[in-house]
Amino acid sequence: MAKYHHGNLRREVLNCAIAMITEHGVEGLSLRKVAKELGVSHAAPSHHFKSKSDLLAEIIRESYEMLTSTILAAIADHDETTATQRLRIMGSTSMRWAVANKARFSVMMNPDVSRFAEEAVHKALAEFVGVVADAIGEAKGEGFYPDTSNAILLLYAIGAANGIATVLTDDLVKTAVGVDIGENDYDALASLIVDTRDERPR
Amino acid sequence: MAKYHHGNLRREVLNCAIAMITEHGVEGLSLRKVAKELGVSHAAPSHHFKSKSDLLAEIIRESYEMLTSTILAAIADHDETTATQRLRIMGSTSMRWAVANKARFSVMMNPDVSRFAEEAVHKALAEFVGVVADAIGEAKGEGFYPDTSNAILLLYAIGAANGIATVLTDDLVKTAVGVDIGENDYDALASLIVDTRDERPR
DNA sequence: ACGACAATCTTGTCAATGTCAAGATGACCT
DNA sequence: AGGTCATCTTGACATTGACAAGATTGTCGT
Repeated sequence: MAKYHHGNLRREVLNCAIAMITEHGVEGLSLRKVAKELGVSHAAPSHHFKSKSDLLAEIIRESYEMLTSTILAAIADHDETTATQRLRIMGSTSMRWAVANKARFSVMMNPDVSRFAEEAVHKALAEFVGVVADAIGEAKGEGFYPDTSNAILLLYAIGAANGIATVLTDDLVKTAVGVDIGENDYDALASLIVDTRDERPR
Repeated sequence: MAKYHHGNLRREVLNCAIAMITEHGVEGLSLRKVAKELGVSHAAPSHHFKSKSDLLAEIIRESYEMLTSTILAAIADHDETTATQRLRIMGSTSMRWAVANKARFSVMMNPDVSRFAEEAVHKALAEFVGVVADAIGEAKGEGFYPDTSNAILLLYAIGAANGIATVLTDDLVKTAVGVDIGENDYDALASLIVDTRDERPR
């Protein structure tokens, strides 16, 4: 009595895969187990994602879209800020998002997946990078690190925020560093990243 | 005519695995292919590493040792520096090392591997973290970010350096950010991380 | 209403892989 | 010489991703 035409198998595969990654990591993701979990045949997912890499790439694409809209929404909630303050909000929001979406973030940070990324992923990622780059450009006009090129600042900002989030989402490193984060600490960390002389009076 | 008693199969497995990861990523690592490459039977590596995770964990352990001794050596070469300057050197050296050892670094940053890490890995990692923590403690005495706890600073410093290195070693993100790094830029990036008011006169 | 068509799902199959068990081989020591 | 142990081989098994071919269902034109 196999149930044909599941309805929205594609979405359920994505959700189930993320749940499985949350519990067992990317390595623990098995398309066949996903299919079993959803009560479909082992080959059903392959009609929505042409390969495992393809499924993971879609998770990445979707996640970058989520992240981008999340930081944009956060900025919209604080409309009175300067560009430098917007950068800070973007940083803290990104880190919070990563911790709240460990599975998605771990896939995004997995170089093995990006290796097979396709056009759609590049586009979503470029959009995210673009938003940060714009904020840096505006902050530059406010005297933000005037001696450093925008390209280096972009690398620094994205790298630092992602790296801190990585430490917070990697149990091994997190335990070694031995820090437990409270809600306020995200803002403190973001401040450390975008720290400039003008805004940290001795 | 199979050649028994290979001699130093353990080390050759490690080297071959790293070479394979360099070319095809962690996902592209196959114990059987390593064995074939080395001209031994498919089960030979299992007598030196009880599982694939075990092999990867050993690569991580070894790599943290390499990284720790590399930054200690770099500091020893600049004996005239202050603690804050030592932090800067540690940061730029770490990032350079990561770029020069992409395969090892990608394994270290892979959460799926750390999930199964054992005591020896924890120890090597703790040693690395300890070196950074010590430097931060000393810098603190020089007025380094006096308003921020050592724990947060440690998280920030390690996270930022690792994150920037991650961007530089991930082709997808690196391309999206669109930056090409020169030798001097590592120092500039390290300066951005340990940037304090006192050392960046307007 | 009806039949083609496309989308979706199933069943069957294959090669690759990690892991384990049992036996073979060779170095070293006494 | 003989035994002992680490090392390696052979053989086997379950899991997995991927593919091919067929079955089922919804849709759309007529």
